[in-house]
Amino acid sequence: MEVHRSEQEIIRRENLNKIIAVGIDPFPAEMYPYNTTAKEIHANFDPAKKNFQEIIIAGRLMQKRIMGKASFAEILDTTGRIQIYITRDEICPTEDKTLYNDVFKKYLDIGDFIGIKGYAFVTQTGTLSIHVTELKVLSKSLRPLPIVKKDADGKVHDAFTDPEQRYRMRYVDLVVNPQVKEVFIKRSKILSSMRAFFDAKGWLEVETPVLQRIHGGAAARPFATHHNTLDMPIFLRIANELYLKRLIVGGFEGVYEIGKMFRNEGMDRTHNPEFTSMEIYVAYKDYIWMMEMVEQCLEYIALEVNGKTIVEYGGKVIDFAGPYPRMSMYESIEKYTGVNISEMEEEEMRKLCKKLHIEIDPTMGRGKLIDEIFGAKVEANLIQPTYITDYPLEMTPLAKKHRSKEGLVERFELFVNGKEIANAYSELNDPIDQRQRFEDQLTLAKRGDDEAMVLDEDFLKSLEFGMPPTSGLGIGMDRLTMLLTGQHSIQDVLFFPQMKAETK
RNA sequence: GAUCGGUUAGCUCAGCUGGUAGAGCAACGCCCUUUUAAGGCGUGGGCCCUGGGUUCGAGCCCCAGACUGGUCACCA
Repeated sequence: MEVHRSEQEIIRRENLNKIIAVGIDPFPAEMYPYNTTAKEIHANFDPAKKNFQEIIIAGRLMQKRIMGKASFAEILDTTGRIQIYITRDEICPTEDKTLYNDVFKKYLDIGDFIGIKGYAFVTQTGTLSIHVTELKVLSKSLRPLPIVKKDADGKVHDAFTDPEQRYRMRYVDLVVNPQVKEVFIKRSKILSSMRAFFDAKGWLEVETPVLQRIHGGAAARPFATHHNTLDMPIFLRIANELYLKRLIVGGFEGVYEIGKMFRNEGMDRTHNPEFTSMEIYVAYKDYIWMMEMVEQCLEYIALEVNGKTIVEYGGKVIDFAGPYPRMSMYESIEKYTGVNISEMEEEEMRKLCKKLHIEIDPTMGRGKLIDEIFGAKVEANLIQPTYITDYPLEMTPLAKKHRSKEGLVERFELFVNGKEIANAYSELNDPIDQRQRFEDQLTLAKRGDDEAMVLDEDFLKSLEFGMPPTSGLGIGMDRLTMLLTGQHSIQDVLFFPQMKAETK
């Protein structure tokens, strides 16, 4: 197959060969013993103290400004950029000036990895720089990087902004757009601080099957695959809830899992086919206890990640400091529509939906209708973290019946910026009730509800052995990350969002 | 899934009522040499997303498709 290469790629390959021709390995195998970073030098260099006098650093060459026997350049390491100052006679102390005249000046390109030894100093114009005494080629770059530059008028050249290119070539995006790296560093911190919060409570991080015979625990279309040796259909999990509950049956006090779920559904700004969920189950607790736990946890994470509980998101200021207001689903609907639907029958509710211009179809039961009203009239108003509690029973087959309110379950969802962030129950641990709920789901499925849940016989068996009262919680980690990092697309908090194959 | 937009040089984008391509940055060459996007002069670089069609002639108009972004619908 003929490979088309651009002029710039061809030149870089020629430069590669020229480096080899002068006896330098452009891809050396041995480690490079750097002893500091650009960030450390910027933070701690003090000319009076004469520190940073024996520096070794490594990174990509990002700019070259050549002026005869002396040149300035910039290198980008894992922490940031720093200017370097190179003189010919210092890196080439003998008669042989090849390393400077040819290798540095001609054969090294933007994006190449180099290692340098030297000492820190401040130039006449006041720029902190490294005076180079030794230069080593660490790795050649064969493709041109788009180098973002800002000119004297503040005009930006070469910005690498096309979302498609950024997602498809995230490696380039990360090199060229430093703020992207910050988002992912924060994402990592969100995960680690959440783990720290749970671990401090003594709860156990566990792993449960990703490959499942029965895709239980949620209502969603799964990815289907096949196990060759077992000659058996297998699904990628859409949830791990039923497995985590089995572990509570087994006697753990608290278990949580942070992992990928897979749903074979549409993709948009807030949905990727694989996404990261956190689910936690704690024995002998209920959903009221869980609300306090979630407030503390999110406040803790916000502080760890951003140093404050306030986050600016799309011009709104959101405060994760608890406690969060609590409103029952009926109360919230009454607040935003003026109608009390708590005693309303299904038919009356259909009329209400028509009046409110909410589209419905005949397969929807009373619970689904309530959910539709809520989605259309309430959700978007819940900007600050708000708990909505006590959902209709038929929407929630895995939650315990409400202790005092007929027809409802002990469930809450946490809404932030008009979106659901967390979902929690007092878990249903009555195996007889649970079987009935699964059967009701089957009835709904026959009525045409394609989101109805699948019955898991082994899970029911585990409940029959006895599960303590338990509270469970799920959090969509990608969406939480979006909020805490100010990103508006899930693709901006995933390194490699799902993309169609390029056809070119 | 519906709808509107985008796709032209390595990157970001122009391209008029249709006359087979331009800029800035990047690259390459020369000049100058302690610069701050260093400067000056010059050069090269294009399957104009793909396939059809209309036309003497298509980057531009028409049809079909691909990828992609926004909005709406559904879901976490």
